[in-house]
Amino acid sequence: MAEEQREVMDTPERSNNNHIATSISKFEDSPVFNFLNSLSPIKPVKSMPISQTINPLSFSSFPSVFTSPNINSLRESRFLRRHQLSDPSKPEFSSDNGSMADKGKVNVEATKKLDDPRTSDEEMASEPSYECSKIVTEFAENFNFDYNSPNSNIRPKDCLEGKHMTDYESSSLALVPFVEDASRRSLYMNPHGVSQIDRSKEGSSCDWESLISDAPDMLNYESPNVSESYKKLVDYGTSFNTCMKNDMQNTQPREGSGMMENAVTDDIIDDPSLYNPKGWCLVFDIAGARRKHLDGNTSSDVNTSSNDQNLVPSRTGNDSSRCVLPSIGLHLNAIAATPKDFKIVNNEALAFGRLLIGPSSSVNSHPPTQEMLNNTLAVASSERDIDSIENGVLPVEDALPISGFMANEETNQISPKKKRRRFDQAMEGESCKRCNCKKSKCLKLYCECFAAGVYCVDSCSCIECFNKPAHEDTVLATRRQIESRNPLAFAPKVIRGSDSISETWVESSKTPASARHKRGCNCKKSGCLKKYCECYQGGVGCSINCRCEGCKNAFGRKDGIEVELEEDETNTTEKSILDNSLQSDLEQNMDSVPPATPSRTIREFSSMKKPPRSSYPSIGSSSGFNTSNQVYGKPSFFQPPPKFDNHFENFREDEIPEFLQESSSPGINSSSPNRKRVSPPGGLKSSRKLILQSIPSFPSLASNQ
DNA sequence: GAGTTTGAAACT
DNA sequence: CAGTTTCAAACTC
Repeated sequence: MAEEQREVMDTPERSNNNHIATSISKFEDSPVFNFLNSLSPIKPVKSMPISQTINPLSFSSFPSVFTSPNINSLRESRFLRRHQLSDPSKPEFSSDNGSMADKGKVNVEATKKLDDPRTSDEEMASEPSYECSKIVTEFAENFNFDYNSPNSNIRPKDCLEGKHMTDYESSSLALVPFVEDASRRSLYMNPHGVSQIDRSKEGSSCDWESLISDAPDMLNYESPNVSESYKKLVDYGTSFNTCMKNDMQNTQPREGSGMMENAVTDDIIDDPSLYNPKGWCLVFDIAGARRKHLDGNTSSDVNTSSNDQNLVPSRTGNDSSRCVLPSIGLHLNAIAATPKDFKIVNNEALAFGRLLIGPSSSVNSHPPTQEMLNNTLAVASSERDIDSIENGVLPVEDALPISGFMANEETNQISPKKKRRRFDQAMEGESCKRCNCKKSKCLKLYCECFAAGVYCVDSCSCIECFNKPAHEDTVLATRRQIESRNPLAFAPKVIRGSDSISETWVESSKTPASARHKRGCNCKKSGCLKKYCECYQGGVGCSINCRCEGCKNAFGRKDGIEVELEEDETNTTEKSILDNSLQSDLEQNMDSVPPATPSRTIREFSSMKKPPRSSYPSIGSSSGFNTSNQVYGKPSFFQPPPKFDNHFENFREDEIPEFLQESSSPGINSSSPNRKRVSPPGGLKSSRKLILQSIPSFPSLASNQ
């Protein structure tokens, strides 16, 4: 490792100064020196080329979580560069077709492209070639960093200060957010460039199942697009991780990043299982890899989270037991729905990997990948199951909020009957859903699959479905169009805040008040007691954001006076707490704090000019009772360790301001007339937490490219 | 499985 | 921004 780093770091300048170096050879030999060397100033630049594909929007989406000056500076520089470069990568959206903002044309043109295969190919070909190796490396780095692959000799820990890494390693949960974030963003980035690897594999059909099982075989690509996604994912993830790392370390951001890339990357690369090139499934694969690592070498990583160690092994090899996780679908929304469960987050992250749908969201569950999905699901589910088991709850029940997503995933299972059966069992029918679109072509939010950011699968009953990998361009274009209209269109509808604080305050009721429907429902006749109600469907209580009439939501009525009061108090308390202590936590404990998905979201939204009608502020609020856990029999399933919760909250808060500022729309705070808790622009602080929670994890809007 | 109900999404 | 239409899921039978 040290040698490799040296080589990498061995810049011309360094070579010229060899004679000088000799005098300090002893220093070089020291780990510290190696570390310093690894902090190559060049590294930061390196990411730039890769970022070409990154959408300008991605900038905004960059996690605002990291508020440290260093990070910010780094972020800015990098993003700016990326931004500039991003255009070339997206000819069809920007140059060729004009701005995506051009709503009317988007679909049409995309459709045209689809019609003409050559068009897409050409575009693909025109795509700037990327340095796959770098990407892979960086990507690997990300994963390695996140998962601490046992196989890797070089680990972030090696480079980073022991303390920081230790903190991360102490809990895989903490790491998850990074992965998720990275993967998600990258995925969202539209991928039009085809990686070399992808091309080589392009058109090849894969036995996903086998691929998954055999990490080395993962290099097969199902589609060219995948590679792009992968690249972006890598790129974005890399930058993101880098920033995070830097931030965490609070040291020379750029340099640190470079170091990390080199160090971690190599190791990961060595482990094929860690970097499955298959774009969307990459995440899953990674997860699988991770699981494998855990399984195979659980003990190797002392720092591995207890959960992983305990749970993973238990689940390994037990496919039948790996039921489906509702969130496995990995829908973006799902993520938001279950922010508390870090494990779930992992799964979600995995999902992102799959999500191809767009740059923004992405779950890519296109037909060919069904096998993969099954496998991936199994992987993801394993973790999730673990969690569930851990909590003594059956995984199946979690599905509700994300049932829609799961439906897709599960749907994908068709090919492998066995697995499907397994999933069905796990799902218990609740989360098994497929779209049945007749007129929307699955390109509107009417389509659950599309809305979830996943491709339709064969099991869907849709007609004239365009929500398939083959129509990626169309899907992406449509997505962008929709997002341009409503940046939060693909955001998770139900946001489950993982605020330990809230829980604490509401602990008596056992109802984490953090879960809320993003926009609130508008039910008139269902009394919010049927799945027509999105709040109810999401397993969350109605809140002040809801315009429902005669609300009887079992999870919490919006008009519940008690609830409201509780919420207010909780919010206030939380606010004060956060304000007082969280800030410090962020700064001081960044190392142990995983990047929260929310940050991602926030950044993504940052690009938004027009806030959706939904009001973020209230979302996070504790107003609604999230009895979903109770209902589903998972009391604490969604609730992450308090420590992490706090951290997340912190991030969110930090992010919120940025997000709000950028969005600069008071409307974001609350669109509904009833909003008691409207947080005015100035009131960001108070609403921060809420916003963050609401923002949690949804497909990157901006990242859509 | 067909038909109805419902409310979100989309449209005007 | 409000009202209307469209749409597909949820629901009922």
